[in-house]
Amino acid sequence: MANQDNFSIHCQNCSFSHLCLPVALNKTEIESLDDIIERKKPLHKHDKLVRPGDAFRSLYAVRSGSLKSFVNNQDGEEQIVGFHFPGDIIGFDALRESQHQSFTQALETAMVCELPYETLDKMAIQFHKLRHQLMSFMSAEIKQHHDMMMLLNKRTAEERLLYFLAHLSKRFEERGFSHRQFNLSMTRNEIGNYLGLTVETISRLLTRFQKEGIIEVEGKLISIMNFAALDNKLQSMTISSHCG
Amino acid sequence: MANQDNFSIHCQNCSFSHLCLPVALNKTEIESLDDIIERKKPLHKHDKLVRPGDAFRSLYAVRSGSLKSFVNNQDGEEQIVGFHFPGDIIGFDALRESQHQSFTQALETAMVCELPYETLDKMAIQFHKLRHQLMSFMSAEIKQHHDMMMLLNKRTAEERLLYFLAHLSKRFEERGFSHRQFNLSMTRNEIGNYLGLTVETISRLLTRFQKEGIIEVEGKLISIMNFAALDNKLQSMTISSHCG
DNA sequence: CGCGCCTTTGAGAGAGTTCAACTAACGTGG
DNA sequence: CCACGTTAGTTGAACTCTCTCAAAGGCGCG
Repeated sequence: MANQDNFSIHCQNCSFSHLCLPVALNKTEIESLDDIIERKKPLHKHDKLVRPGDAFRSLYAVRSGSLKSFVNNQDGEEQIVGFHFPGDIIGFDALRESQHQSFTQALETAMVCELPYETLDKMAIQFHKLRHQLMSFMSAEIKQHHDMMMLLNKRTAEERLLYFLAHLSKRFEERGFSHRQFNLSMTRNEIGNYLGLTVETISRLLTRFQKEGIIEVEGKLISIMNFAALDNKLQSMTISSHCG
Repeated sequence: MANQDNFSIHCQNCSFSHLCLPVALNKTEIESLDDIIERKKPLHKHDKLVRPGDAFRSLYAVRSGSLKSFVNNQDGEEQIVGFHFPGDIIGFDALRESQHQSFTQALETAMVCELPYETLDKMAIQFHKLRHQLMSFMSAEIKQHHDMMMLLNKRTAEERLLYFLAHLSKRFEERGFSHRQFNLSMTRNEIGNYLGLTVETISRLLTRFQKEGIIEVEGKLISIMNFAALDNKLQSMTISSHCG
């Protein structure tokens, strides 16, 4: 084994490989990929993985837990640009300038796999599926942002939050977790920041959705009680929610 | 010459190659790239280049004129996700599903260079700089969308429009056009759609900026009269505007 | 067990939308 | 080349969704 076997973790036995770079790779290819990956120590809540200006050397795949990425303006005002869950790849915005462009910070204890980019790029020359997989991830991120523009420009606070919950539910399901009940690893404030709303609005809406019987809220725990009602309220949107 | 020499156009003599794929390629590489490019007939105003669902076979580089890309929801409501000018590459959102995901439509008479993706991908194996350039374009688009989220979530109507004008000005300058005076190829309605505002707001703001002496407006023609005032009003944003 | 920080709820304010009416520019066919 | 219909742009007035400000409660963590 090329690596130090921290935590005895490998792509071959990772339960999220179906969402991650290994998708569509054959056994040999996955082994080669696995060989170049460096497993990092766990990140604790609030630990930063990357900061703007950091030299870009690696992409990161989320192994467990969750993280947020955000950018800052001069005033230090924060804008969250994405939440990351297992199988997601972090760092594509850094390629152009070979410098990371945003902060990425753990929302809870999290583990990531480091993918040294130079090696990955060399391997992508040989393994066509890996190359296409990398492009595919970036493409999905671009498409996701198009949906986001529709959401932020055209949808009400209610629709934004319902979409957010539905999207989370879908992502949990893809990862083998319950889509009916899940814990929010982000605060109400972070949800609002991401959706262009205030904490107060998020709080009020969650209360309202509960009164309407769509969800149940117990602090961070969300249970979706009425998928039909949720889908119904979202029907006119048709924003796909298939990617990271 | 591999192609039909429509309009006798080649990367070697294209005045936007410094912004386009050829950046950083050497003479031989540019010639190879040029060989695979198919020049298309000019698009006329309102002609569509691609539609959602179209099979993805090629990326397109803007050669002249300008275009908009937009997505639709079920109700047919339109959300513009980007404006394209010479040197820009169109179609990265299509890679993941091998289908185009958005409409791209000419805002005025425009010409594009078609880049057959399969061939481009093969060439990218050999020419590392070309591969990196492709990744770099996608990375820039992702970063651009992060800035957009900050703009849409945190900034007032005034700041959004000023940013839009400053960004346009910068893009024209990069392309060798005047950054002081330019024609808007998009309508007020399209600007508003892109920025999450209504036509009326755009119109009122342009009038106000003119009264304040920042710009002069004559229909589609915008002249920036006071860059200092413009920059001053944008100072707290620090949203980079360096990409397509 | 005490101090953050997170969350909830209420009341008031405001930025931008909506609705409406009018004008200007465009292009098409008679 | 003009009449006409259509699309684009401007301006005003009223409205509303969400924000801001304020205060209190609760959960979690050291």
